[in-house]
Amino acid sequence: MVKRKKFATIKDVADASGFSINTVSRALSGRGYVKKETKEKILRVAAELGYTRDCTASALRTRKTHLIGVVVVDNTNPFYAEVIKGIELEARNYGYTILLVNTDRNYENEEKAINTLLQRRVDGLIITAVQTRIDDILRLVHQGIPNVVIGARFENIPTNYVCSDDERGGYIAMKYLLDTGHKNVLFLNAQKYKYAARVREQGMRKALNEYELTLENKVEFGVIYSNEGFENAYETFQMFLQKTKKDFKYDAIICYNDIFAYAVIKLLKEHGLKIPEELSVVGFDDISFSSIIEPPLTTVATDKIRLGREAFKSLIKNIETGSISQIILPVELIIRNSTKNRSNGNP
Amino acid sequence: MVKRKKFATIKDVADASGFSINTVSRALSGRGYVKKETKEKILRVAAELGYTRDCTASALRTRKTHLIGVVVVDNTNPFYAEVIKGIELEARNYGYTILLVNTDRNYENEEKAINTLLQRRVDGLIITAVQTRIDDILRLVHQGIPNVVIGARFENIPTNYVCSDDERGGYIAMKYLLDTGHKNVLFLNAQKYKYAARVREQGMRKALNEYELTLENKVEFGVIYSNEGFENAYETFQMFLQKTKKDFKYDAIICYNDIFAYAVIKLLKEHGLKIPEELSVVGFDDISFSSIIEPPLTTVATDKIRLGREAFKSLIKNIETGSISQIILPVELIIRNSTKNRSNGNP
DNA sequence: TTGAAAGCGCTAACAT
DNA sequence: ATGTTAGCGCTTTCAA
Repeated sequence: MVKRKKFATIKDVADASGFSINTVSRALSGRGYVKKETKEKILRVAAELGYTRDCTASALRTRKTHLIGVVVVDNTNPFYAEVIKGIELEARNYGYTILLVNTDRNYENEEKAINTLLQRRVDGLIITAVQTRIDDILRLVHQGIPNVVIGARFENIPTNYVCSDDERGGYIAMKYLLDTGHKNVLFLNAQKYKYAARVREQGMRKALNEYELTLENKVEFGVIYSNEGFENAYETFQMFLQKTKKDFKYDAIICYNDIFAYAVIKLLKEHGLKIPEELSVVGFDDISFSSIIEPPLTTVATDKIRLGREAFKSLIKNIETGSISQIILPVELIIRNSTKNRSNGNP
Repeated sequence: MVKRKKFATIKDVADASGFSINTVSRALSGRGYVKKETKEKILRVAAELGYTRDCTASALRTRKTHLIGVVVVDNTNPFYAEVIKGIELEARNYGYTILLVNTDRNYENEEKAINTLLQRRVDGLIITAVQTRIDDILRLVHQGIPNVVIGARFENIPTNYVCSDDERGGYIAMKYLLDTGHKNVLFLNAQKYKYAARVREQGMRKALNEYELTLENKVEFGVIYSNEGFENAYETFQMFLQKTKKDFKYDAIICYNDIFAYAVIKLLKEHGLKIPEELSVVGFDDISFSSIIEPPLTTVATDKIRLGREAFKSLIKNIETGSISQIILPVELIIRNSTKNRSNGNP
């Protein structure tokens, strides 16, 4: 086995170049005055020795690690994967590196994750919270540790968040279904402790209210709640189908996210129901598979990469200036083939 | 804005508890002798002060960061996402945290990533290499820096790797198609600089050779090469279809991975070709969407989470004992509905 | 069982 | 323009 060589230090560079440790430090970091030739020589010697600065040492001294913690429910979920990508991309631009920890949708893991990241003295944290409890995040805010929450809003707390305009998302999804003549809409929602779950439903009800005010038309709206993940959604919807059986009357199903929609589509196919002929399906998020699934999914899209980038920029701003930013990104309805117009002639 | 409080140090705990810095250190780290009551008191005081150990400081002293660098082509790719998950899971078990960097399939980025991670003094690196060049990895090996490569083998170099049994993967995919009566097989491969691309093709040729030795049956085998990603595969295959047009005679297409297979399926559908009635499609990897796509995809599966876990364990072993491990994980053919038996009566 | 002191590699304040 | 020195928070001899 090749023995791991010790890294050269600035002291080694100092000795080899004949300058003092301090001069070397200034030459390498670019801070402070160094004569041009001196700097050149030092850089040359450093390169010869294969010098690589030791971040652990400078972090100790400067109290800045240029590390940020990213706490995520599950990096495998395409939504979070893209968010992570956005964060990582922007972080790299700014000379930061990300520490990634999964919580597997478990609040205790989230707490532990935050603690280890704090021990590692990350300069800040970006968190997609489990949301069953939020004490850990409140603690961060309380302690003045820079952090940004993605995908949830805490209205009364002065903290950074970045999320999509979920209310509008719910609104435009429902409005579209109403405009295209749907009369019985089911919302397969996530559990209500999730911010987005509550707010998307609100948006849908808002669209319903407006609609029913305008026309004298009756529209049925049902909501059921499922835990996250394909399997859970599949099971929940399956049980719902079994229970309602012949009473099942919906002509449209909105799903909390695209994964839920895939589960719904799969089940509807298994029951021989044709999409969109008999039933429309709408998702949320527009993850990449939604355009290639059968049928291509109509869905409320957000720019997930941007969500990540904005989160990082918001964090950096908070770290550097202490300012708080609360960002809501726009959503957009992508109409594909899982929905169809059922209005008979009317616009 | 809440001002960020300075973290309490062991010195603070020492002052507050009346013991020396050293005793506190031993009490908190659990190394060395401390009287039971002393320890209890110290732990209590530490808790009161909200003490959290500073990893940057202990890393500097002990030369161990308990950080490992994970360099990945694209964390958004479902295959790598699962691998990352496996790494992170195992790392967390062992008290390590992962630094994640994407290379976006760019060798220069890979080099940069490795450099920043070395500056951060990670204890080791896990790399899914771009593979257009491998100088950076050779350098790591040369310098004796613990590292594990995922998904590629360097036969002549004493270094750790973990990969799937790609040759066997190619072999069983092809064998299955031959056994089920396919006579014209096309392999939509990735570029040949990729280890898996070369070896999977080898496995297929091996199956072909065996087959043609046994029976006197002629089988056509064509290979085309595409860059990675859905769009690239789509384009490559589209151009191939245009070029061959009416000469297109294949009754089976094996794809380098499931993403390629999705592109192929999409195109075949657009051309009105029925899968599996007219044409079988086989993928590689078995990413999670492959079971819910239409038709559900026959594919060569590996345990991606395990790939990640093994990679981490291999790394840790290398860090702790210096031993080299080269691991090849088994593959398995998952038969779904994108393929069908075309043999007329024969077994 | 506990404490004193040195030092990991770097930066920053001050001196020259 | 360069050097001296102290110290970030921790661990690790070594001594008491």
